[in-house]
Amino acid sequence: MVSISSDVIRGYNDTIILYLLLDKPSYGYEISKQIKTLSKEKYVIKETTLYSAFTRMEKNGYIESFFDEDMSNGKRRTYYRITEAGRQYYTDKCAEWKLTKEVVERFIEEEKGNGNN
Amino acid sequence: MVSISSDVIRGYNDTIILYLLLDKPSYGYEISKQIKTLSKEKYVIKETTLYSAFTRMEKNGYIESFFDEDMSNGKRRTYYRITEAGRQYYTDKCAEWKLTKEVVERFIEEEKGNGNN
DNA sequence: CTGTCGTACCACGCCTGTCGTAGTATTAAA
DNA sequence: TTTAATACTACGACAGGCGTGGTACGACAG
Repeated sequence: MVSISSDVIRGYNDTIILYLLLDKPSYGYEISKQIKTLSKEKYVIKETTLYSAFTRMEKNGYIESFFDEDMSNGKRRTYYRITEAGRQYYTDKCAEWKLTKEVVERFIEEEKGNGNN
Repeated sequence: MVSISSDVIRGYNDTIILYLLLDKPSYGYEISKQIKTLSKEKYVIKETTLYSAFTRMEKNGYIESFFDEDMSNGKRRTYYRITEAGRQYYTDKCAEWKLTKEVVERFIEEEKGNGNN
C-alpha cells in the first residue's frame, strides 16, 4: 500500500502547519486533526514532529504562542498565531513547491520503470 | 531567489538517480551533470549526497556496481546499473510522489498568505 | 471509585540523509 | 608546472522526524 514517507514531506511540515494558521490561530491537537482530515487520512503527523515544529517555528519568528484568555477549566492549551514573517515564509515555500514539483516531475515517468520495458 | 532546499527533495534523490539509470548504467559524475542539465540548473546535487546515495542503494539492492571493461586509461569509474528491486522501488516512489503531491497541494494556496488578507 | 479513553502537551535520545571540508589521483590544456 | 576538469572517498556535524514514555485533566462505564 502506498503511503507517504516522512522524508518526502520533511520539508513541508512547517508549510502545512502554517497553512492551517493563515486564517485563525490554533493549537497542536486541532492542527493534527485537521491535517488528518484534510489529507483524507493519507497523512497523519506525529505528535513529536508537530510540537517540535512549533518550537522551531516560534524560535524562527514564524509563529507566536499565547494562552486562551477564557480558559477557565484546567486544560491548558498553547495557541499559535502566524506572524508576518510566517506568512512570508509560507509564500516562499509555496513558490519553492512549484519549482520542486517541476524539477521532480522531470524524473518521474508513469510508463517507464513500471513493470518491464 | 527561489531555489530548491535540500529538505524538500530529500526523499527524492534516490528516485532521481534511479530514473537516470532506467535505460542504461551510468556513474557518479555523469549523473550529477544530467541532473543539472535536466533540471535546467535548478537543482545541483552535492557530490557527497550522490555518492552516499549510491552506497545506500547498493546496500539496499536497488543498484549494482561494476567497472567498465574497456577501461584502458587510469581513470577508474564505478558504474551502476539498476536492479529489478530498484525498478520496483522507483515505481513505488512514483506512486508515492503522486500521493504526496495531492496531499501537499491541499495545503498550498497561491492566493492565500501571499500578502495580506 | 477505579479504569480507561480522549484531549493536550512535553522531554529525551536515537536514526537517517544531507552537506561542509578536505584529500587523492589522473588527464589535458595553458 | 600549474590549473582545471574529471572521478571518487573519508570524516564528522547537523537538522528534522520519530519512538518511547510520562504528566495531567475530564468524562463516562462498570
